[in-house]
Formats: sequence, C-alpha cells, structure tokens
Amino acid sequence: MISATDQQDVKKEKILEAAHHRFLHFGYSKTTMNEIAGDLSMSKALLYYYFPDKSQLYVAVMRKVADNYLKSLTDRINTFANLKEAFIFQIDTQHDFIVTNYNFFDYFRLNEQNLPEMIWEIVARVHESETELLVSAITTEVERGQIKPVANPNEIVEVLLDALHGVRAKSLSHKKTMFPNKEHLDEIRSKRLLLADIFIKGLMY
Amino acid sequence: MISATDQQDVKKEKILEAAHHRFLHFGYSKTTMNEIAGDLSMSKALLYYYFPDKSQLYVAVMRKVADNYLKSLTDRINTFANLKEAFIFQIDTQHDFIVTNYNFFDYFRLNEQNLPEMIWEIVARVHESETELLVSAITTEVERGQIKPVANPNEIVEVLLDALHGVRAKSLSHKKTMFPNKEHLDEIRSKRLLLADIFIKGLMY
DNA sequence: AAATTGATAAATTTGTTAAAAAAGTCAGGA
DNA sequence: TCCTGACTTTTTTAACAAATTTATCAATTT
Repeated sequence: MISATDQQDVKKEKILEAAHHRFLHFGYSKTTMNEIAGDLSMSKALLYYYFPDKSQLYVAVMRKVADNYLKSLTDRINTFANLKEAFIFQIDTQHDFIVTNYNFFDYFRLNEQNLPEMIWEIVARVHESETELLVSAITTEVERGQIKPVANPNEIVEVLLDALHGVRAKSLSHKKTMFPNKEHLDEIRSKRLLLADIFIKGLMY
Repeated sequence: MISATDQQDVKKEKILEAAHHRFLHFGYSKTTMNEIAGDLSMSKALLYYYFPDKSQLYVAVMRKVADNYLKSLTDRINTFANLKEAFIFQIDTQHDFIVTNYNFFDYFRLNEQNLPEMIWEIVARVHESETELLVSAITTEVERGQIKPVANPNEIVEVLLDALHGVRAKSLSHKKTMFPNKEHLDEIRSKRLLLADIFIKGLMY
C-alpha cells in the first residue's frame, strides 16, 4: 500500500519538475504560478497546498538541482589518478552545471542582494562540496608525494576557486551577447586549464 | 605671452578638477552640470563651451585619472628586483587605484552595458599597460634564468589578471556592505599574494 | 574674435494614479 | 486529505503630469 505521504511526495516531485521546466526556459519573473499549474492541469490553489509560496517553490527546485550537482561531485571524490584530473573534473563539471541551468539562475543574478536565506545556505553547501572535493584531491596528492605538504589546503582551494571564477567573469563581462556562445566558453575553458596547470606546478616541490 | 590655447587648457584643467571632485564624492548620476559650474562660479553654459556634453566631460576626467595610473605603472616598468616584487606592485597599485576612485567608477558599474566607446578604449589602454608591466617582468625573469621560458607571456599575464580579479570579485559579492571595509580589503590582498606566490612557483623550473 | 551669460528649449527623471496581472487565501466539495 | 473556483491582496505596468536636468543660443562683455 502506498502511504499518503508517498503520494504527496510524488505530486511534489511532479510540481518541482514542471516548475523547473518553466524556470529554466523563461526565468523566475517570467513564469507565473498559473502557468505551472496549467502545465500540470491542476489549479493554482493546489500549488499553494503543496508549497507555501512562489519563492519557496523556487528554492525547492534549486535545492533539487543543487543536490544533483552535489551528488555528481561526491560520487567522484577520491577517484582521481592525480591532481590535474581532479581540477579538470571540477572545471568541466561546474561549467556544465552553470551552462545547463543558465536561465534558471536569472532570479539569482537579478536579485543578488536580498535573496532568501535558504538560497545562501544552498550556495554554501555547494561551495563546501566543491571545496571538499579539491581539498581531498590535494591532500591525496600530498600523501602520494607529488606535491609539497600544504599548511592549509582549504585556503589554497578557496583561492583557486576564486581565481577560476575570475577567468569566467572577466571573459564574459563587456561581451554584448547576453548569452555566452561556444567560442567564449571554449576560450574560458582553455584559460582555466592553463591556470590549473600553473597552479599545480606551483604546488610541487 | 600666454596663448589663447594655453588659457583654454588652463580653464579646461580647472573644470576637470571640479568635475573629478564631484564625480568622486557623489558619483556620475548624483552630480549635475549646474553644481560643477557652481563650484567654479561660472555659468553652466560655459561648461558646454569647453565640453560638448556631460558624458564627454566624464570621459575626459576618466582619461586624466587613467593617465595618472598609467604613468605610475610605466614609471616603474623594469625596475623590479624579481617577479614577486612586480606582482606585489601590480596588486597594490591597482588596489589603491580602485579604492581611491571607488565612487568615481559608479557610472562605470551602473551602465556596464552601453558605455561610450571611448571608455572602453581607456580601459583597454589601462589593461594593456598593466599587461605590459607584467609581461616585461616575466620576460626579464626568464632572462635571469629564474623561471622557465614561456611561449606566450601575454596569455599567462591575462590569466593572472583574470584570476586576481576573481579573488576580488568573489570576496566582495554577497557582502551586504556597499562599501568594502578595511578587513575585506586586507583579506583580498592576502589571498592575492598567496595566489601570486603559487603562480610564480608554477612558472619556475 | 574669444569668452561668458541668462533665458529658454529639449530630454530625462520622478511622482501619481488607474488598470491589469499575478500572488496568495479560503470556504466548501469530492 | 486532496482539490477547486471565486475572491482578496499585492505587485507590475501604462499613461501622463510635474520637476529636474541636460543642452542650446542669441545677446553681452572682455
């Protein structure tokens, strides 16, 4: 027998899917609760039965999206042959994550200031997970004797992540095209790989 | 005898000073041509005699500010004992430049898209100058045999500048305080120095 | 002629308000 | 417990007037 709670979870899941679809294609502000309800052939009121309001629905979708990303990270932790592999994985995985969810994050970019606290918690979780992956890779590489022991791997990783972010931000700013195209993205990727290379050598003996 | 053109230049200079003062303290949108004229006890119409419009006045001030910065860079080119010194100089000089002109750049940040072409030319000049300084420092260090020969120093420097920018951007985003305070700035500086250190080691043999 | 101004025109921003759209609520039905 | 239609409240949009600011120009001074 299927419990009521399970049924609810199934329906909630359906709603999350529909909402994700809308948010992903049209962004937060350009999708209405009516439309999401319409997509599911249900009344708007029912959405409010399952989720308290629009922004918390968005947060729930975000959490799901983030959890998927998180999982793809934790699945691979400690599976790398060397530090470089780990760096490349981080660069490509994060890149893919951002590109495939580009529109979804418009709400995020638009409000920047005064976002619900929960959003920041999710962001923090993601960041921690990214950090963890790389810290672990560095620690392993130290144990293997490939690079110098580092006093504070966390600090190193944070600087690396900031730096990688900078490569993206700088390349994308003052480009007219609202949408990053293939060439840009390739340019960013190769710059990041160059940075990663130098960085790794910088950690060696 | 003082030529009419010299007189004009003197007066233009006065106007640039007054405009800079206003832009620096209140930003572009919060200063009016009337106020600038008032500061100089002249009529607003006279401003338009010397400068075609507000935005070109701003650009002229910007050019002056940028030229000063540029000069501080070219003055020091090829005067560094080693690569690290050059990097530190770059970090500190640029940092100082941005902090002392923080408000002045609000116009810059606010419009981001659709800025007058001249602004981008100035930005490009500054960027080239920063790049030149660092490329020269790297080339010198290669000649000294301190680091490995690099195929494309320009590429390396560009990545470094992007990365340094990233350290700043990441640390400053999602901080509520419109104004970066001392502690933030110190944190950014030390992160940047760490990055520079790793980077330099990454360029060694 | 070159430098300057007051008056005035043109453009932009700000404030107001009404209509439209969207968010969010609720009494009641299956 | 799940669900809806009808309803209320809040937010966004549009239109327009008022106020501010940019920009121009004929007239005046140096």
